[in-house]
Parts: sequence; C-alpha cells; structure tokens
Amino acid sequence: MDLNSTQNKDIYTYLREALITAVSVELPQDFEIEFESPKDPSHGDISTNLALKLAGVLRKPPITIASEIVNNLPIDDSFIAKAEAVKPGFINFTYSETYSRNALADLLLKGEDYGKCDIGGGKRVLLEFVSANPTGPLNIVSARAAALGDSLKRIMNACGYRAESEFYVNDAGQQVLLLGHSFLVRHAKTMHNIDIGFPEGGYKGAYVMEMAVDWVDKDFDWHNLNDEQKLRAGKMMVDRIVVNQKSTLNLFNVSFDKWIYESEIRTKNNPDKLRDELIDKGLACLKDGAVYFKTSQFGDDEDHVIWTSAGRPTYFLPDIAYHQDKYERGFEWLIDIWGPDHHGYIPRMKAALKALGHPEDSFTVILAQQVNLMRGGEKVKMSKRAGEIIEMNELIEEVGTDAARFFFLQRKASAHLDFDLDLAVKETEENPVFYIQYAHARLCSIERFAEDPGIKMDAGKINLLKETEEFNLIKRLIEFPQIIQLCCRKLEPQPITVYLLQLASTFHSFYQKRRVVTDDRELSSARLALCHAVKQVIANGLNLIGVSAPDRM
RNA sequence: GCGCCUGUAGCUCAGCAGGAUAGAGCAGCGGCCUUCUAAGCCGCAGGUUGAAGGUUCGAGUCCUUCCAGGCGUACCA
Repeated sequence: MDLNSTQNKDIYTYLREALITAVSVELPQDFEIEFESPKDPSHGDISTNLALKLAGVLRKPPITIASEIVNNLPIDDSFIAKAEAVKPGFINFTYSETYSRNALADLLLKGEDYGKCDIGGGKRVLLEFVSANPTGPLNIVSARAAALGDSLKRIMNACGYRAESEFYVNDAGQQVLLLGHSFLVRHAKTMHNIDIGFPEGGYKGAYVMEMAVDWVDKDFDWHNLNDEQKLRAGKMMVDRIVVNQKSTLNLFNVSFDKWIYESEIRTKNNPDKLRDELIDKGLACLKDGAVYFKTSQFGDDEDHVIWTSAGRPTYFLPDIAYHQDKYERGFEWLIDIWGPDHHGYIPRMKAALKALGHPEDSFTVILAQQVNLMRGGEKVKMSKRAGEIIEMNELIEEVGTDAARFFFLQRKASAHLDFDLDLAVKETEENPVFYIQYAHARLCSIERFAEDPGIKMDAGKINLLKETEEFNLIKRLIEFPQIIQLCCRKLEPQPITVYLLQLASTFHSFYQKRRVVTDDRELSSARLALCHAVKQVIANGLNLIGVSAPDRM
C-alpha cells in the first residue's frame, strides 16, 4: 500500500526495513516496530520507541541500543535527513527536504483523492443511524447521530470500504396506531368541534395539530373509532412525517442511500414465520404464554420476549428480522448508531445475531451519547409524547448546518454533550468551524489575487520552498492520510476536526509571515502550489465531515 | 443491586491501541492592519489529569477499590 508518495515505497516501509537491518539481533517473531508523530518539533517528524521496547530483551540500557541502531542505520536521503538517538531511548527521524517536496508534489497530483486509502478492501458496510420513530420531527439527538453516521460513511468510503447508509422507519407497531388515534382526536376537535378522549400516552406535539388542520376525510363515527381507521390515519401521518424528516436531513447535508420500512421487512419475513423458525431451531421457547429468544445462551444475561402473551410481536422480533435482512442483502459489517436509551438493548441484539450464526465482530453498535440542551442555564427536558422537543430544524436554523455538524463531531460520540442553545446562537461568529472555513476562503482569495498579475501555481517550482513556515505546512499536509485512517479505525470522525484546526492554524501563521504573491514570480508560483495543496486538504477534510468549504466569507 | 458512559485550565473539550516538558478554543491581560480577507497573527497568565493503591524503563491512557454526575436495566418502541 503506497499512501503518500510517488516513490516506490513509503517512508514507513523504508524505516522498518532500515531499522531491521540496523538492529544487531534477530527480532522476536511478532515484534512490531511502532512509529508516532512527536508533539514537540525538536523531536523530529517521526519517532520510534524500538530501543525502549528492546531494552528488556537485550538487557542493555535503551539509550545504548538506540545509539547502536542509529550508527548502523542506512540513511536514504530521499526519505530522511537525519536520525537521532535521544534521552530515554527514542530514535527520532527528520524528513529530508526531498521527501517533503515529493510528498507535496504527490498531493497535488492526487487532488481530491489525497487522503484516500484502501484499508477497507472493498468490504460492504451498512451504517444504520437516526432511524427515529416516525411519530414526530427529528430532535437534537438525531442530529448528533446524523452528523456522526453520515461522516463515518464518507470516511469509510474514502478508506476503501463500500459503505452505505440506511434509515429504518418503524411504521408497523402499536405506536402508529396511537399516533393515528392522537391525530383523529385533534382532527375531531379542530374540524368538527367534537370532544373525544385523548388516548393514554398519546402524542400531543404541535405537529399533530398542524397536520390535523389540513387533513380532510370522510365522516367517521367519532365516538367509535376502530383500529383500522386509527392505523390508516397513523400511516398517513407517518408518510408526511417521513417527508419532513427527509427534508430536515437534506438541510443537514445528510442523504441516506436507502429508507427502509418495517412494514416491508414484515412482508418479506413475517414475524409469525420467523417466530416459528426460531422455535424450530431451538433458539426460542414458550414460557408463561410468551415466546422467549434464548439470548442468554449467547452472551446475554437473560432471555428476552419476542412474542407477548397477548399474541403480538415485541419490537425485538422484527428488529431481528431487519438485521437478518441486512446480512441477506450482502452486507458484511453492520454498524448501528443508537441513542443512549437503547444501550441495554445491545447484548440482546448481539446475542440474537450470534445465535443466527453471524460472526460477533460483524455487528457493531456505536452509542451516540445523550445531548443535554441548556437554555437560560437550565437543562431542557425533552419528551416526544409530552410534546416538548427541540427540533433539529430549529437547531439548523439557529446555528447552521456547518457549525452544528462540526460542533457535534468535535466531541467523541461516547461523551455526553451539553449543548447550550443560548451560547450556540451567541457564539455563531466565534465557532471554530469558521476559523477553518476562513482559512479556505483566504486561500481562495489569494488565488483570485494572483489572477491579475497572471501568476499561476507551478508544482515544478516547489524546490524553491525553503522557509520553516513552508515546511511546517507541508509536514501538516503529510499527516492527513494517517488522520483519516485513524478516524476510520476508531469509527470516530473527531480527529479530523482537531487536525483541520491545526492545519488552519499553521496556515494562518504562514500567511502572517510569508507573502504568497510578490514580484518574484517563480517563488510566487511555488507558494501558490503550496497554498493550493493546503486548500485541497482543507476541502477534502471538510468534505469528509460534511461541512462546506466556502470560496469567500 | 447489576451494567454502560463521563470526571483533564475559570468554561467547552483534545490527548492519536502506554511514551519525551499534559494541549487547543473561548473567557482574561499586553502587543500587531499604507501590501494577497484582522472571522487573522504574536506574547503573558492559567493544572495535585475526581481520590487512593497497583502493573513497568515510563500511566491522563491499563488493573483494583472508592467518590461524584448521567443513562440503562419491560410481555414499550
């Protein structure tokens, strides 16, 4: 795999080979030579703890081993300028200028493909996220899941996976009935001024009212509504709500490859049949009038009901069918993003899929932790049924898609998030995302400025780059592919946000110190090439998290 | 009770499968615009990494216990 060079091997391959020849002893079979990027610039560009790790085996002080290795090390100037053995026993390498320039040239060649790799090997991945109940508008937690899932899809596809995203619409359970019922009650009141009792646990949200006003239907016997009528009303609402959810997600720069309906799954693999199959296979059994999946035999702490004694499926059963369906459609790795309220559900689903013969590591759940909304210094409690919810639309309107997405991704998914609405509005101008976008806009501005004197970037001139600020930038750019891979391995876009902030900062410093377009046309061409590379990487990075890269601000 | 998440600067958070002097942003203080965007740059100040043990060359990171906050533990979805 050749990640970031036009040379026939990458720098890590070179270093590994060089180190192995330099070590005086045979390395243990599974010994891994590790590299890291030092935070302190005086520690070079790449370092290895090889000597520290060998100290125990060789029974010699690490610094001695490090010195020996450095003395024996064949230095290839197309990669590194020097290798140094230092303090406890680290070996620090510094890029050669040739290496930096080659890497820059390579970046310019790859353009929007720079940063991509193939660690995914074409594996088919299905990311399922948001999947909010179609009983109301999307809320803040959905927004967080959307930002995370959509970005992960982009990152995984950049890393050689074939990742698709899917939204699962629960349009078949009891809740749809209840939703329809709630609506009909409102409708009767609004259109006919008839008071019938609001159902226990019904949906009181404003959206029920709004929909109730513009819907016209034939006469019902309002005081004797039947399930069929409630269900039909419920489905009508589901359709409308899904349309709204889609448009909200589009505003958020999220488009799903597929919207799949629970009702479809039930048609394809109906719950009764699945239940009987599970019983036949000995995976489920009857107990106290209910049917239990024997998940405890597959790692869960207890068995769970898939069919109630009242004679209908619990949520669990169609959900199993749905996941089974994902496998049947050829996906090799299922990644679900769930809210924190579902975390007790993980062992159950894992156990069920294991029982059905799927490898344990083919199903991953990412928990997007809760978002606490703060308004006026106080926590806003949210409940869909009580109708108190902060809509995702509202968030987008107040903060904007770019800022909101970035804000969510700046924190690890596993961390709770206090989202202060007042502050988010107030700080719109100060949000870190603008810092990065500003760098991009500035770069575009430089390019526009160069048009007048007719100076063009020229990758052939980059050997004229000599200043520290220039090499600092190049070194940052070289890190990019590693960062993307890290995000992919961790299933966590957060490092990209940190990286982009650093890159923008390095660029702003450069900008302050070195003028790009000057009378020296050749140097200007070289610096324009460097700037173009920075612009490209910022754009590539922002694109991976679904944030726009504006040409001017 | 059991399980999961979190605890790092005044605030919001990083810390890359254990590495070197724990970092950013915001808030605070002091500087920098006749030249490509000042939504910017430079500098100062700010810390017992919740607590205590343990593992080893080395711990914010791993293990144990404890403390604090949150969430979950349905024949709901």
